Amino acid sequence: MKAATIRDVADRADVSVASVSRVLTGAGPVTETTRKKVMEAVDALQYVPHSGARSLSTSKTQTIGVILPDLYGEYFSELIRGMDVGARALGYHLIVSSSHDDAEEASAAIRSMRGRVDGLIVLSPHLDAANLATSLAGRLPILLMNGGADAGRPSIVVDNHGGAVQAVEHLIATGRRRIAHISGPTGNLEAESRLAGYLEAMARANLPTTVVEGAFTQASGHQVGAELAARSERPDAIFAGNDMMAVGAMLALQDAGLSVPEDVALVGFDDVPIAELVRPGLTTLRIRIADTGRSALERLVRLVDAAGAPADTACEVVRPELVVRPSSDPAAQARTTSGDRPRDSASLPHLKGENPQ
Amino acid sequence: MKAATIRDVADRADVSVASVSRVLTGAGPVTETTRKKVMEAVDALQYVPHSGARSLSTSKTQTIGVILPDLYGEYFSELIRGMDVGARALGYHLIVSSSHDDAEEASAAIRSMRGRVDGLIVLSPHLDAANLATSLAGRLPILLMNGGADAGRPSIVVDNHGGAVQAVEHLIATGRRRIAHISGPTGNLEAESRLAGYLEAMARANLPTTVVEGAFTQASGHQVGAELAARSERPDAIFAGNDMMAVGAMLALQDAGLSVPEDVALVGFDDVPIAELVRPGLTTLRIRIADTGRSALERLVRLVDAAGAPADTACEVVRPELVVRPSSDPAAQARTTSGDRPRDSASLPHLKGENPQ
DNA sequence: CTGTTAGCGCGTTCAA
DNA sequence: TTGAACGCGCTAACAG
Repeated sequence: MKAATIRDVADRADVSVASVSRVLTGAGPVTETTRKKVMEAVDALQYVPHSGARSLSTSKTQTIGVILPDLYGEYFSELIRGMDVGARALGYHLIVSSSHDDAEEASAAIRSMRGRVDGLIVLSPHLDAANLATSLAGRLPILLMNGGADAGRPSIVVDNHGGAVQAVEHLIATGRRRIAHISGPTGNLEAESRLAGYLEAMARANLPTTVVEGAFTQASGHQVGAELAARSERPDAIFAGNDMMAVGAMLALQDAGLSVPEDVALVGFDDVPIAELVRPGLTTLRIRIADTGRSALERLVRLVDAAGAPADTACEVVRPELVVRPSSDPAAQARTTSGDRPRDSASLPHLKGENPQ
Repeated sequence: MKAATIRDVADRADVSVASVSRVLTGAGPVTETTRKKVMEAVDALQYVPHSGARSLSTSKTQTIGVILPDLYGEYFSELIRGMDVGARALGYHLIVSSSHDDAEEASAAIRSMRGRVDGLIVLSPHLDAANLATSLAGRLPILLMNGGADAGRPSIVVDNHGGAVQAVEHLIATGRRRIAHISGPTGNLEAESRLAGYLEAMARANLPTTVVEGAFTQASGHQVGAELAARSERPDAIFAGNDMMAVGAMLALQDAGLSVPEDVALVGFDDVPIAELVRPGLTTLRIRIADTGRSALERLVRLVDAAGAPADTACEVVRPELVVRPSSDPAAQARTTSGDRPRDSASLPHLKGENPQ
């Protein structure tokens, strides 16, 4: 009734467990006859190695843990998707752990990963967690993606500041002057960098600033958008801290009878898949999200394999690219689909696949 | 340099490993003094139990594996999100494995899960995989969600047929007659059930049918939508096999200068988050995706805990609910955001959270 | 080339 | 109440 173990196979094949192991792992010298005997026993017993036991003995789990605050929205799911693609390619598994509201929870999650994973990718935006991570995990390779340019530690950050500057400069170049910013939540590092970029670019152009705080959600974008639309000094452009808020704002503006981009131009950040599906298509700063996720995973695996080699403590910077769509420029070609979005390397062919949804 | 083990803690606390274990697991009688000594040693050494080793000894991993064909699109990511919420609540981890193009790969993935998980949720649409699953996994509890009403095995299926009938009847009731269907890919069970529902409802109403095959992707929906828009006998309504294709078709129709719903009414399936963000809002059949994912996980965990109890082999049916939005009925209130979408139980408060994206 | 044996880190009997 | 010893299933030395 119970699953067969390596010992069962050995008995049935009339060899030692060591031989079975050799055959299955491909390591060590084995006679063709023994190999055959083993293989026969294996599929007679439907034997499948117990990866948990193997992990204990090799101290390699072939699994990467991903700690993130949330799985809500397209940003994180795209990221996970990219990581998953990379993991598969490298023979790794992915164990995700999300919904960590505070640093406490996040570090508990990290702790519970010991003995379960070979490395960790941490996206928790909590500063503390980043520090806790290294101490708690105890020599577990960690790749930080929490937005803080954590120099001296392997990490990947988006150039949020630079991206924001690009956004504002684009709006200015297309004739906008009253440019408002819907920021992400206070305390979020990404949000603060984007805000700083906005402020800097506006100051450089000698323009007055308007900042309203959102929460990186579509609902908050909608709320703030409605509020801005109702102001007497209505802005003629809005730079939202991310695409979800931009989409929310777009709908609010349209509900208020305003036209995008004629009355108000709109720019988001991230280039999530939705960005090109809304009407008008949303101008945004493209992060190749899935690709970033994939390369993050690959880098971590490299880190795991290197185990103690000349430390890779670089802080890789991802530079977002401005993608102009009709939400900020009526002249932008309003390609509707699968047009301006390049197939990223983390994508698989889907046109005729067997994917169910 | 290396992480401390239970033995290190025992030595430092000057007790046996058994006592340390008792203190940490909370099982067995322990003196207050020993407990204190142990705890001191624990945080002096920053000790964290090795969950892999614990799993081997207890033969419980506290981990659930999820096998799915793809992570692309909002359907699966919502599902995963719901599962993750449930997992956290129950103290379980989630290990995801996707991108299985064929049954071969899928079963390999399942096999590699042995010793790594306590149970499996399988969403692979490959018929074979479903059967292989039970044989390969060897007494590993499995919950099937692959669309086939696999009676006699624990499973959850969506009433695709019934949902499709609802969609068609709604379109007929609002005066449409030339109703076309963009189906999902052949061989996909969900797609075929929806197609069957469409055909049946149309036959019952004595209406001629038009079916074009898509691939459940937005790109394929766009392609088919453009093709339908160009036909001389243009349909006055389209029922798409899922929301992503419906969105693609909507954009294609609009690109062709047609108005939705005046010229062509549109109905999708799934009610992914995007459905209420496009303009006009998309009429669809709501599956509470995250909730479904969450309850799936909870049920599997119950199955794991039951281990051999009176078998739960029920085939739970999720009945989709028609949500009418402007894409099929101009009179439908065009609420823009966070309006008609109820907060599912798998949701967390986000309005003012610290989620970074 | 093969078999024996010692761990991997922890939970858990069973005596004491 | 505590500790010593065994086993979880497997890999990797080391003999043979």
